[in-house]
Amino acid sequence: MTAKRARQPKPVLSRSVEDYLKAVYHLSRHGGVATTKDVAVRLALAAPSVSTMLKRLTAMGLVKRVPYQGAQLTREGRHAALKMIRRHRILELYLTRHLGFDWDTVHAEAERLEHAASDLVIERMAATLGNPQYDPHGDPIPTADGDIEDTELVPLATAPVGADLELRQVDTQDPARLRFFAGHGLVPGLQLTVADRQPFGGPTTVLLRPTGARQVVGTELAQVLLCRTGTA
Amino acid sequence: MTAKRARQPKPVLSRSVEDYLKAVYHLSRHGGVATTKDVAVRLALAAPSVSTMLKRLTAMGLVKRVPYQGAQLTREGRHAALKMIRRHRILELYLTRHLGFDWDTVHAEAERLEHAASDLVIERMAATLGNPQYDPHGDPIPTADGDIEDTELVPLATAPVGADLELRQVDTQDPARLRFFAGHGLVPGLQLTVADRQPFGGPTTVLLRPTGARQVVGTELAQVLLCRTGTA
DNA sequence: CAAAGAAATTAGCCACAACTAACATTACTG
DNA sequence: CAGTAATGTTAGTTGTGGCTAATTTCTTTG
Repeated sequence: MTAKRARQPKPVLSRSVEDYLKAVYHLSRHGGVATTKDVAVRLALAAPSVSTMLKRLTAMGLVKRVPYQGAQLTREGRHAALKMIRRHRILELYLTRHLGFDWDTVHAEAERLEHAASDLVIERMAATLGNPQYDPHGDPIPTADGDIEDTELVPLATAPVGADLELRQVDTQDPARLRFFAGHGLVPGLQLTVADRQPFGGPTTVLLRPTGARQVVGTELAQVLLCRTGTA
Repeated sequence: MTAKRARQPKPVLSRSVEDYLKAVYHLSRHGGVATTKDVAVRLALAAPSVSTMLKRLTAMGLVKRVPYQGAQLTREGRHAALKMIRRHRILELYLTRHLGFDWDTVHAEAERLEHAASDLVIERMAATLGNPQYDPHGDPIPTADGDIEDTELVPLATAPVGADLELRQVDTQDPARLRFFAGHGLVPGLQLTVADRQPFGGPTTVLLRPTGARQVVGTELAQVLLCRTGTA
């Protein structure tokens, strides 16, 4: 009776549970906890539904929760969440590369497919794509065993004037905003220099490095353009 | 108030409903009706579940039903069923052609994806495949507006000795049988001649036309090999 | 053609996952 | 620091879609 070795009967998580785990992951990613309210807003559900489900997830060992405070993922929960995020991002990239979708429409498609595609389909897609590291928005794709790159990125909105940056990640799923970015060449990989910023929450002006083109970006948008520093 | 024109609010069918419609379609395809029992067996459900659901589908106008007798699809129901079958078969073909799946494993994959993929994804796949007419098993793919080819095919098991045939369709989803067929070159498109048949339900011997290779096929298997006649 | 057997249905139950209404707790503010 | 606003939880309901057990209807056959 030495090693029953946690045989994880793999109860298979429901689509709902998968969505909750992803939401908690995203909301608590930067150290904090995910509150009931935030999860409810993110999933477009009523607060009591979330409260109940978080209790269930806690009982399942996927979430650690302090009542009235918030929730965080357990190791097991994070693993499941990262698996879903891997699926999502591989699907997004596959849909753009192989089925002609634009980066502003793939999110919704992937959101449904991620629950239905088998591991095998996902890994075949990943292989076809050459085991990519980033999705179309620059978000890092977790590995199959649940590791994810965690680079320090700075929002364009707070980068100092004069800084040379590489746009790494476009942190929105709103199709209108994504179309705007794509239309102005603001996609991951772009090299740019911060030329100016108006005070009092004013817009940031950047120089697109290859062409030298000038581009003014309002604060709200500059907030979701995440950049890597030191790329002179 | 002349034309409200049947505004079909498209209530979106649930995954379960979609599965039931497909089952009823397949079971009543050749003129008959789908019985509760048959649907239950096909979907691996208990009979009462099916009975209840068929009543609901009838109320939704998707199914015509005579209690204690059986069910058939309405026009609307058949349209929905054919749409699912189109999705299924396009997915099967896409998975084999572009993601390296074998014809014996695609069925299960497609079974889950068909409920999650959007129309757009399906049509993009269809376009990528060159708007194909047949899936990997030779089953005809319905068009986007719900037409399906209805060729008269004869099971190899009942084709007369001496007949020249084209194998058009392999009517099983069992992976073991499919692997056997593929291993012996028995795939759609194959030209063959019926060389011999043993009496009393005995096996059929065929000559594979291009090579002249001899192949003995037991009755059970010969039953699911559907052929077109007159291909000398 | 009556009785046994097979199939279908009804009745009643459960799990999941949503909801609203009511109550509890925490946080903010005068 | 009391009181209100915001947030969280509990209680109770709903709809979907399964299930088993009991009953009804149809079919088959001695």
